Amino acid sequence: MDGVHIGYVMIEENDNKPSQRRNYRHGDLRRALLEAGIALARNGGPEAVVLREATRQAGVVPNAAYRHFANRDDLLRAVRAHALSQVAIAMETELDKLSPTLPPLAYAQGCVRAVGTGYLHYAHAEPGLFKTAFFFHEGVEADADPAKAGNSGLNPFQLLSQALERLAAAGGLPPERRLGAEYLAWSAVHGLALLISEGPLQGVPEGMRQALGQRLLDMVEKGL
Amino acid sequence: MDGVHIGYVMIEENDNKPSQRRNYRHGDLRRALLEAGIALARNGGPEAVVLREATRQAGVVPNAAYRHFANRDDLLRAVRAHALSQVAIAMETELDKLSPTLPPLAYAQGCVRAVGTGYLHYAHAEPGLFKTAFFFHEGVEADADPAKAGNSGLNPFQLLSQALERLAAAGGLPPERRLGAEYLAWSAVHGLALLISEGPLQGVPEGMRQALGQRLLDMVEKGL
DNA sequence: ACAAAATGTGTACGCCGTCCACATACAATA
DNA sequence: TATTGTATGTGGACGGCGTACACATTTTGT
Repeated sequence: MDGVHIGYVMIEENDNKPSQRRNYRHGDLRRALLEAGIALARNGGPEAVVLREATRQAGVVPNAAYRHFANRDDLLRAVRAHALSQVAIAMETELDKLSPTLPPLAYAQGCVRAVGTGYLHYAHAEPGLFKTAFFFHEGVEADADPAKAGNSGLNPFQLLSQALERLAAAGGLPPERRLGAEYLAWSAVHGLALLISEGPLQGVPEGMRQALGQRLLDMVEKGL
Repeated sequence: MDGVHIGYVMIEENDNKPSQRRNYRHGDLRRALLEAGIALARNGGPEAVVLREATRQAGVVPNAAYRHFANRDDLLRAVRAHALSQVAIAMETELDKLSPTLPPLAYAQGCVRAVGTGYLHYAHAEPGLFKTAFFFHEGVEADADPAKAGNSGLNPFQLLSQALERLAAAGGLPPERRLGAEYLAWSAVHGLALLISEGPLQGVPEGMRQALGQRLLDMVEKGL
């Protein structure tokens, strides 16, 4: 029953995602292409997401992609949105570990650290997607697109903003230093994330990596 | 006398770099290709340095490049080396502004700031080359290649190390925090450099950019 | 003067993104 | 239910890229 030759699109088994299809219509090509793109980005980073390969994995002719994405860049942006949302989720995972019974200042500081830790963790766990997420550094600040957000509905930048807001409210960040604090914190964490995910700190052992991350967050906390 | 048609390589004027040549042999192709590559990287970043375009600018057939560079990547690495050396020079320029009559601790702190300032300045002034310089984050730490160094013979990472060493010697950095300090400082400054050169801080006005840079360096100084 | 080594040329291959015309399936309507 | 329009996939083609192989030309070392 599998591998039957029907019409001129032969290959088949189940008409869904895994391998092939029997119909002229794919049924869920956009999703299939996106997932292929994500897989490509996952191991190989943004430059590895190549349109033709995605269509190959979806079992479809190259041009079919243009019914769902304007061009390669459009596909890449969709992959990026997914990666951003994953970063947000990684942050939220760390945030959820915090005990809400902490005193406000400690809690707020914990939030900032959690955001940073999630970021660093994701960069290490998924370097390809991480790189894709921040390939275009294109305004995520005021972007309400839920495709780029985590479960809270906030994207990574917004989660950082929220944490800093809380910190300011708890008195952990003097008002005159509140403006632009996002960019200082982001700079520091992003820089280390790059060194870890694609830089000279790639092979570094777990313990050392954690320690560096915490020292960096200390620095941010102290110096923000 | 110019534009003469000689043999089968017609175009001519002066047989040197600017435009074309009359000889079968180019004479200085490697340099010409490298300079073309640098120009391409300058406006367009690493992905803009395309082998065929470089050969076009050098007035030579594509394959000629392979007599001087193993492949496109090899050319890109040469461009990167040049960019790194420019970064080092930008740092040295800032270092030279320091008055050596300062007390040791202030001088050492000034050195660290100068290194960071030079880095940030270059990232803003030459975003394409800056991006190329750190496209491969590939061990520059123990690289004695003079092509990647500035006038002092030290590359950017080594200049940072030197500054931190001085800071530690002057008592501005406790010994237990000396190890890995390079990566913390580098992270912070590199992150901001990215946001400025290709990120959401691109269009930001001069004053704001300077201020952010100094605040970031404050943070590093305080929190290292 | 001549052979060997260095350097540039010509031609070709496979891969990529993308355009255009055409085929097929599905859905709304008559 | 038959028809027609629209969404979606196919086929073929183009130009650009990196690069391999064989060949031509110049320079250099004997």
